[in-house]
Amino acid sequence: MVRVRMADVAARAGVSTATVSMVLNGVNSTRISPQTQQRVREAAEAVGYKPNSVARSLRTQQTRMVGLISDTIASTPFAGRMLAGANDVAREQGHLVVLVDTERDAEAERQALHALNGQQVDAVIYACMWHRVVEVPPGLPEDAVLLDCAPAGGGRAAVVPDERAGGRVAVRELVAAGHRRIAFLDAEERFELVASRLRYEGYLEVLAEAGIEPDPALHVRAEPVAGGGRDAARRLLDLPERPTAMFCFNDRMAMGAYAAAHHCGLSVPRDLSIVGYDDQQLVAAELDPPLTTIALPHYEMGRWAMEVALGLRQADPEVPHLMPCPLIRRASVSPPPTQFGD
Amino acid sequence: MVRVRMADVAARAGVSTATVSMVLNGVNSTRISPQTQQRVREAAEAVGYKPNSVARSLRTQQTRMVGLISDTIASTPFAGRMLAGANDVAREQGHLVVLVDTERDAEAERQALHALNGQQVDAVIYACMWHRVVEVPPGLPEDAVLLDCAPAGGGRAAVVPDERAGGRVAVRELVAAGHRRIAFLDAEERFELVASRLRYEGYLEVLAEAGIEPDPALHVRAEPVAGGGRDAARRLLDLPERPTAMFCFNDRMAMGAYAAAHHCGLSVPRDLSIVGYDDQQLVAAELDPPLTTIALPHYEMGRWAMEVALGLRQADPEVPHLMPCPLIRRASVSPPPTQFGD
DNA sequence: AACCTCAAGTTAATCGATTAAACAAACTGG
DNA sequence: CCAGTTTGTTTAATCGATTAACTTGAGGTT
Repeated sequence: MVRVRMADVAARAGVSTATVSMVLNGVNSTRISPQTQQRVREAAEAVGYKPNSVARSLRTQQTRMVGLISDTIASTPFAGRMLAGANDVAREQGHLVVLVDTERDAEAERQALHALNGQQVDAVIYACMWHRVVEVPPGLPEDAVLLDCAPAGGGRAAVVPDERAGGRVAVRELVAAGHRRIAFLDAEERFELVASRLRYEGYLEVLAEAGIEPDPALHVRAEPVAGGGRDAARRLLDLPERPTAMFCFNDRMAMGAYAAAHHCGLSVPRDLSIVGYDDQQLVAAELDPPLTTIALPHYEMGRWAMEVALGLRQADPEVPHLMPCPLIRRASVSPPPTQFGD
Repeated sequence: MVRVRMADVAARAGVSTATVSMVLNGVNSTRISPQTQQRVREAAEAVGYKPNSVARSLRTQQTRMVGLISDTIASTPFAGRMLAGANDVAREQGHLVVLVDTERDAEAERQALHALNGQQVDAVIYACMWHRVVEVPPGLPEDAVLLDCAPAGGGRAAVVPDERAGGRVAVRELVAAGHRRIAFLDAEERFELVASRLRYEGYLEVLAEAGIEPDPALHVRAEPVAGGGRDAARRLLDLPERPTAMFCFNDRMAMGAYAAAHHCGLSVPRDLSIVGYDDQQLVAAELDPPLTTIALPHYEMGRWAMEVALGLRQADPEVPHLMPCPLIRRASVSPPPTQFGD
């Protein structure tokens, strides 16, 4: 199948390629008579002309491609939502996404940047799959947009989830249900999760605004997986004055908390209310009862980043844009059990 | 930052661009004197020359880009592994992946094909996120590779998981542990899952080879999610002569089976052995006890597809390549409880 | 008649490489 | 000493578009 070129269209319509180009791109269209325009369009249709973007790109210095460098597309189910958001905006704008997965390898990053630079992509997005503070790799274009990470030195457009607000929303949901002894099942510090500190801050803020004295015994840490959540929750439930609600760092820990509650013969949410974080479909929605949780706005962040990258939206390079994390209300929160003496 | 062109290197080295091109590409290198080669390389280094792939592509008719059309990158955690596999091979070969997500929309598919064709990608991969039989979209290049789907009419290179063998491996694991009453918790037919029939066939094959008469009462269907698995498992456990083992269509159903077992006061695997399918990290590894399951070879299929796309490997266009599904042995299988009369 | 304006195109340069063909200088062999 | 080969490099065409600058002829003005 031999490709048809603009010259073929021109020949068939009996005009020059310049005319074809103008007509097909709608440039200077007042200067071309309607009849000729018609003729050109028919010819293009007839020969099945498809413009060659490579040639166009060489001339216009625009490729309509955006490079998306990510550290790991593989190991998290979140990746997809971010890609989907970015991808949707790109498509709406007639752009294509070139994806490179570097697996956090500096050398791979350098190569990727090279390749993307060589391909003359119009913009670059640098995405992390966990909310992190990153050392911006050398060679990353000035106007690159950071997605789900903040630049260590500042000075770049970036978007991250508003974890602190998310923490507040989660704990407010529990306070509003009447809880006063609310535990926070946190991730261990060694994981260096930015989200951990921020969600904890949100937790403290709401306790303060509700006039609840934070009890240090209710802030426990564990590995942020189901097993860790189970152990941490068990410790909490062994407390003399045990919590009536738990805010968990993530849904997997919440899953563990469910198991611990079962083990202690407690029912969720009647005896224990639980709120998670992340809204992982496979966990949150499938638990019994379905888990009330805070969603990470991956799709929206992906959109935002692409919109900034394509110049559809302005960004303040000094401070990362905070994307709200919505509460997903399901069935794991209810008022605390009534006790004598209350 | 103004781009340096080959002409700049040529000027600095005091040679023509032809020489620079030959040296830098190692073409005809015997014909260029070592001194000149050295000079050119130094000049390129000094001015920080980076080749412009767009210009090169225009000339060579090769873009070193591969288009990857997928129906949904968003809604499944598997997507990432497939992309990662494809991406790794692409990188090893110095190629870039252009990703387009069409969300199964025919119009979007048409557009994507247009765009990729316009960008002159060297190859195209058409990926599904569930094992499916697909109607190949019109305009898909003859030599496109299908990933995790088989073409309705045949005649295309394709790779899919070997579900039947996977089913066999799963059930053999149970037979080997000594089970004879083995249930299959299947997905309902309305979901039209290719995998459903194939895994069932594998199940039947192993029963036959073990001389076990299949009991229709042990083949139950439900929605392939945790809730469906729970209900189906409960029905099975209410049977007068209940199964000692369950092979579940997927890990989510297995998760429900765990819940049902708990509910009936049975312990996994002491009273009931369970094998899942999919090896979804968030489910299988985090259950208590961890779930023995069959993994889908997404990474390997991604690699395979890209290798075929880049001509590194030959494929038979008549029959899809079957990728083996490995058994992931964890802790949900043990010998059946001993019964009187055995 | 001389001059200007306008409409409707066309010509040719350009984007930044690759590569076949041409060329100049040095060398080789009879 | 001259034809022929080898060596090392350059010239120029090419890939397929875009676009500034130019052309051509018709119509209008004075």
